[in-house]
Order: sequence, then structure tokens, then C-alpha cells
Amino acid sequence: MLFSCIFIFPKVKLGLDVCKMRQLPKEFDAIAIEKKWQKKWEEMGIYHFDWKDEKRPTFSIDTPPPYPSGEFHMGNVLNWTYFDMVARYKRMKGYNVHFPQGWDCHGLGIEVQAEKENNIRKREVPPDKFRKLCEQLVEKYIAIMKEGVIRLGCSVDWTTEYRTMNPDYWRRTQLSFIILHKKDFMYQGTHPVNWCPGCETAIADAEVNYEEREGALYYIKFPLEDSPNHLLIATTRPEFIPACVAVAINPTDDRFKKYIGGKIIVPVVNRAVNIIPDEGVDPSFGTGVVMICTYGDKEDVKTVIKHKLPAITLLAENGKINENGGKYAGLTISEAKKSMAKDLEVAGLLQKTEKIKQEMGVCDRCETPVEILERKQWFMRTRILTDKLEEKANEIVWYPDYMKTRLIDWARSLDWDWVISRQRVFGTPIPVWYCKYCNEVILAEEQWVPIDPKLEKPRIEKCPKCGGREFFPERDVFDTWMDSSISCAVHAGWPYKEDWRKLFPADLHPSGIDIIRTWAYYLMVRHLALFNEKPYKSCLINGMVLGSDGRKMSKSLKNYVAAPEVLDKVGTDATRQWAANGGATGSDIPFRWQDVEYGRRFITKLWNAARFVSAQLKDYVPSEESELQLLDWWVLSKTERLTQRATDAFEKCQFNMVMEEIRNFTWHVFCDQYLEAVKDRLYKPELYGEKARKASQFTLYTVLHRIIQLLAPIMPHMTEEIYQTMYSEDIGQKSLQLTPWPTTETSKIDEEIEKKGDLVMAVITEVRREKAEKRKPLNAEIKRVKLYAGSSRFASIISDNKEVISGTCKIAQFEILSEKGKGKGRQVQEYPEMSFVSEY
RNA sequence: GGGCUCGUAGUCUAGUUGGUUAGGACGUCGCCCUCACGCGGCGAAGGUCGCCGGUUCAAAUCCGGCCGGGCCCA
Repeated sequence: MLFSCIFIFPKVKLGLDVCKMRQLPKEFDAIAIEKKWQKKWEEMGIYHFDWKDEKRPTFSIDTPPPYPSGEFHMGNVLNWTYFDMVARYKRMKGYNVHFPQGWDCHGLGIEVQAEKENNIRKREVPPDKFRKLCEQLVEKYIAIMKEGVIRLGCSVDWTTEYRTMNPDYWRRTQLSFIILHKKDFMYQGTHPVNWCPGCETAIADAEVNYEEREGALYYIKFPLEDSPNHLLIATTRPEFIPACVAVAINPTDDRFKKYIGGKIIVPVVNRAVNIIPDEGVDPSFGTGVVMICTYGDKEDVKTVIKHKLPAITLLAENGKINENGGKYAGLTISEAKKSMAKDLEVAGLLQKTEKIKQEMGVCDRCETPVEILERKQWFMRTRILTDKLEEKANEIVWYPDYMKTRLIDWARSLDWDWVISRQRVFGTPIPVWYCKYCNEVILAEEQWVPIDPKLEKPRIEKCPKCGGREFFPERDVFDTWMDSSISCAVHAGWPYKEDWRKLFPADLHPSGIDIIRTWAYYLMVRHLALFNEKPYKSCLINGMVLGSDGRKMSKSLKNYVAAPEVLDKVGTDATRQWAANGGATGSDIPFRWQDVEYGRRFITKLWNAARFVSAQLKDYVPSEESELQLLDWWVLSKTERLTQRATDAFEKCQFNMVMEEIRNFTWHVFCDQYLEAVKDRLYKPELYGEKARKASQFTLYTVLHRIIQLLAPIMPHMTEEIYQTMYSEDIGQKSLQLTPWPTTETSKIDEEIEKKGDLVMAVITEVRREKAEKRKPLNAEIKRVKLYAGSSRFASIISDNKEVISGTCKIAQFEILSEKGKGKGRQVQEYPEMSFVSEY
């Protein structure tokens, strides 16, 4: 059946008489091609955000500035591929895409590394000199990571590049602090904080690792105040006895509940404390009676706050026992523990000790056990924002949806506000001084920043409170998250650009599942406090990269694969396919060589298909008339359906589905089925007619173009190479990346056509299947095929496509009958009424 | 212990507003060396969808319990 429809090629350049299609070479060097386009894209400047464009809608990506660790790993590959695919897709969809790139420079990691590399201790060199060493190290690390980002082919707008360690960024961090201070979000307090005695600094919860270590459980007799009896308490930290402020019992514990409300004597220091009820006490652990000390662990902190107990500070900043420890003052924790145990034993109060395994919080940098100290710190009032945060989190679109629960549950579980000060050198200085005489806080004015109070004096004559004329600087710096958690506003241009709200809130904030509790959370509280607005409209979460053994990829587990090694071996587009297709969005994805290998094979397949098409199109002029045939309409209909599916999946950030749909269509429908079925027509115009040949050329041209468009966000390099060789002259855009994302032409989706085409393909497939089973080569000629179509409708469809079937299957004589074929010869799969008999 | 999550062939994974025969990849096996591609093609084998119970005409999908893994936290 020939479709009489005459198709006029719809492209703009109809005026061109001849459009000679260039052919692709047989050999290609994927890595060379990738490098070539990376360089050319940058020269073309096609990824620059156009600040002056009033026509296109904007799409802003809140690229999380990474901490320069000095290496580009597969986790980075996964992150950047995710947001680069979105950036490229949105650009093709017609958005003016803002894709910035910054570097989150400050932090303890760099300090530790700078000390190591230079073999110094930070307290032994002047702070500004140490800062310089850190900055140099950061630059070195950024260079390495930046190379990785470029090699991954990310469409970053490099004119936006920034570093949080630069004074220009300090200004924004400090300004935001000043504004929030004036809005009463900032305060100083003495709160318990995680304290690392090794680094002598307060550290965030996020910087505490939990390790299992062997310890001892001490069973100690605490005499009751009003009775000759005692209670036996079990503790792993007897050295904290001088700081014991209460003894707690579970109120449901029948053994001990009668003692609640009474008093008990803390041994050694002989102080009477209350016996209090607390549901947190596990009756089955130890003796079911615990001592509450300030602070032996985080549970103590909760209990102390809940019961409003007094706090006795026992430790100094270096981790040694202070004067409150009485005779133990000056000892280290482990010395005090030994000494206390001995004293208790001598006094006959130590009943026994037993070995136990305990979870211990250690500093993630130096592995010193973390202590809890009451210390003066700067805080941001974050918990008052929790209701607002929940409300806004519900307005945000999460990919995948359930991730928002993580954020909300985390926010709800916080017991104290965010500690924003750090006792470090390499950080943004807190722009504050204190009056030497009355300790009044002198907050920098907005126009003074950026400023380092250690190097400059406040620009006032005297203390506004007491008139004192001498000041001392705040020496603490901000938590690194204070820098990076204003990225949404900073990317939009705050505070310099007047119209920064055009890009705020960001359209998309991409983040890893492991940093929802930090990055997504701090962004929310900072921007809510500053602007009373959510910082991002949607949040895209990526999972962790696992090793091939299914465990989190890490060097210590020996399942680590370095990203440059992968990129060197298989190239970027293959690696990006792994990131897109490795698993559902948000789930952890394992790295396996065979997956990237498969990506590489797909590139080769696509290349060869394109090469075949380009060879077949060498005499093709897009504007020529043609008569489309069933299989042309069939594959065009399926192409539109694919476009629809891929677009829907991209809209939902389901990259794995985009990838699978396109790969399966390209490999199997386009290459294995359509291309094979159309060869005979291409080779023998004398048999099928010139217009039928033109129709197949048109179809090849159209479908391949669509495939590379749909693949452009995922594998930008190889698709660009095919586009530039075959299409750019005709289409007229200087890059495939600048062509508009295809809209689904629903008028071309035709279920009837697809069913008819499927029927024809089923016959071809069944004949091939028979050849395979008969161990015949696929190009073996069949003398005669007698087909029982099962109905006159089927018979007529097959008759209309007789040439295609016999041409593709090399059937010399093809007889089609409409009668049912049950029991006669070989049944066609999925068409129980249809069968055929063949003769070789 | 808490929050979230996952448990689908030898391995990895898709799929859940409940509905024909659970999709794909790797690996395995057999065949074909067809003029784009052997980094190819045509086929085949391989699954009690973690276990138990419930709701339903119908469950991989919804509910409850259990077992096991992951991330984060205590």
C-alpha cells in the first residue's frame, strides 16, 4: 500500500537547491570529539546567561558550590551530570538558563591539609599567613575539580565563577549576618556544643563521626541520703562524677520508682542530688539507674535542658579536668578515669567493671573523642523557623517526592539552634568587636564589610554604651555553611543587582541525599530569615555512588574508582549515560564497568546508524517530494510517541526512563527493525519507485535528527558531532544545543498505522526466527513462503507490504492467503490465527 | 533506639493512582560470519517480585507484622 500523502519537508531552508549531506567517517575518537566540542562551545559562548534577555523565561539552577577536596570522584560525576542534563534540556525548551559555578572554600578540611602539606601548626603562624597557605591549597584543588567539570562537558556559565573565600563573597556572608543580627536572629549564648579537645574547637553535629570502640562499664555505689542503702549505677564515664547533677530512673521501672523524688549522695564529692524520672532511661541497660553529668554525652544535654538542671563545667578547652574537678584538676580524661576508678575501689564503692562496646562520637578530622562543653558561641535562631520551613518545604517540588520528609523530620528533631561560630582561621570573619571595658558587642555597619575585625578597628570613636575607647576583635570565624547557605540569593545577584528577585527563588536546587540535613536545611533557614521566602522552587536529589560490591564507594573499602580513569577509558558521553541510567532518581547507584561499557557500545551503535544514514542520504535534498509508506509512518508514529515519553520523563527528572526509552527505540525499533526493513527499498529504487526511496530517506533523516535531539542533554558531544556533520547546514543553528526541544506532533501518532506496521514487522521477525532455528544465514533465499493471514484484513495489510517483507527476508515467491492458519506450518508470535509454510 | 528508604532471574536494575505473558542491561548457552556496526545480528535458558498475614473478583504494587540491607541521626 502506498500512502498518497505528499510530504513537504517542513524546515526553513526550502530555498536551497541542493543540500549535500556530509558523511561520517568509519573511525571516530570519542575523547577527541568530546574535547573538540567542549572547546568550541566555550568559544561560542552559548552557555552564558543573558542578563538582558526580556523575552525568554529564566531557569536558574542553584549549583551547590562544592568543597574543593582536590579530586573529582564518581559522586561529583553523578551530581553534575544530573544538573547539566536539566540545564541542557531547559535551554532547548527555550529557557534562559542560569547555571553558575562557585567553590565553597572555607573549612577545617583545608586547614588540616594546609598544616600537613606545610608541616606547620596553625597556631604557630600568623593567621593571615596561614590563610594565604590555605588559599593556595584551595586554588590547587579547584583547578583539579574544575578540569573534571569541564571534561564532563558541563554547560556551566564560567563567567559566574566565584569563591567563597574572596572578600567579595565575605561581604555577602557578613552582610547577611548583620541583617540577621538586626532582625534578632543572631545571639551569643553559653550552650553546650560539641567540642573537639584535639582541634580545640566547637564542631557541628555533621562533623562528628560515630565509631564503635571498646570501653568499660563501671558499677558504682551511690549512697541514698536518708537510708543506709545505696543504688548501683552503671556508667562508662566515672571521671564525670564531679559534674553529676542528678540520678535518673525510668518512671515505669518497678524496682526503683519508689526512690523518685528522693536524694542521693554523689560519691567522692559528697554532694546530694535529686533522683529524677526520665523515660529516656533504658531499664535493661546497666542497672537501670544512670547518673546525669554535665556533660557526659548528648543524652545528658537533653535531660539537663528538660529538667532545668544546673550545669557544672568539668572540662577545659584542651580536654583536661578543670578546677571543678577538685583533686582531679589538671588530669586528662583518661588519667582522671583511672584515678577516679582507683579512688572508688579504695572506698569500696566500685562493685565491678565489665567490658562493653560503645558508640563513641569522634571528630571527623582528628578522631579525638568529642566532648560536650558549655561555651560562649554565636547562634542563629533557627528552630523558631521550623513551622515556616515545613510550610515552605511542602510548596517545593521534590524529585523524588518523599525526600521532603527527610528535611522536615530533621528540622523537627533539632534540640538546639545552629552554632555559627568556629574557632578557626580559615573562614569568613565574624564582623564584630567588643568593648574592652563593658564587653558591649560592636556590630559592623553594612557599609564596612568586607572586613576582618582582627586586622581593622571598628569605625567608631567610643563605645555607645560606656564610652570606652578600646575594643578587641571577635576572633572566631563563621561556620562554612554560613557562606554556602546564601547561594540562592547570591546566584541571583543579591545584593548588587537591583532585579535579583528575577532569579529568586532558584528554580532548582540539586543536592545529594546525604546533605539534605545540612545544605537543603541551612538554605531554607537562611533565606527564610533574610527574605521570608523559600530559596528554591524545586529540589532534585541524587543518591550515593556505591562500589561494585554494593557498599558506599570509598577508598578505605577498596571499591573506589577515580572519575578521570573512567573518563579516560570510555569517554564522557558513556559515563553520563551511566549517571542517567544507573538507577531511579534519588536512589543510590552502583558503579560497574559493564554499565559504562554499555554506554560506550550505544555510542558506537548510534554512530554506525548515523554513518549508514549519512551514506544513504548523499543524494538527498530535504525539500523533495516523497510518498511515505506504511513502515515510514509506523516509525514516525513511534518517534512521536518516544518524544512524548522522553519529554514527560525529563519534566519529572526521571533520567533513567529517558535514557531507556531512547536507547531501546534507537537500538531496536530504529536500527534493528526499521533500518533493516528499509534497506531493500533504498537499494532498489527501480523496484519500489524513486518516490518510495525518497520517503525512506526523508524518514531516516527525520528520525535520526529526532534521536540526536532527544539525546542531546544526556550525550551532548557525540550528538553534536553528528549534528554538525549531517544537519547543521540544513537546520542552520550553530549548535544542536541551541535547537528547540521537539514538540510532540500528536497528529502523527496513529495507533492503526502502528498496529499495521507491527503486523508487518511480526511477519519479518518470524521468518528470521525460523531462519535462525533452521541454522540458515539471514540472507539465505527462501524459494517460497505461503502465509495464512487468518483474516482478509490481515491478508490485505500484508499484501500491501509484500515487497518489503519479501525484500527484507529474501523470499522469491510470497503467497498470501486470508484463511486461518491453525495447525499449518509455523505460527507468527502474538498472532495465533496467522502462520506460514516456507520452502528453501 | 528514631526518621527516611530499599529488598524483583547468577549480578545490577525498571516498573506501584491494583488489571493480559513482570521490562531492560551484564553474565551464561546456541546459532548466523546479512554490503552501518562482531563494540554486530537472530534466538534460548533463567523469577514462589525478602517472609507471613490482611483488604480485593484481582496484589510486585495497598495495609499490618516479621527478617535483612542502606543513608542520616540519637
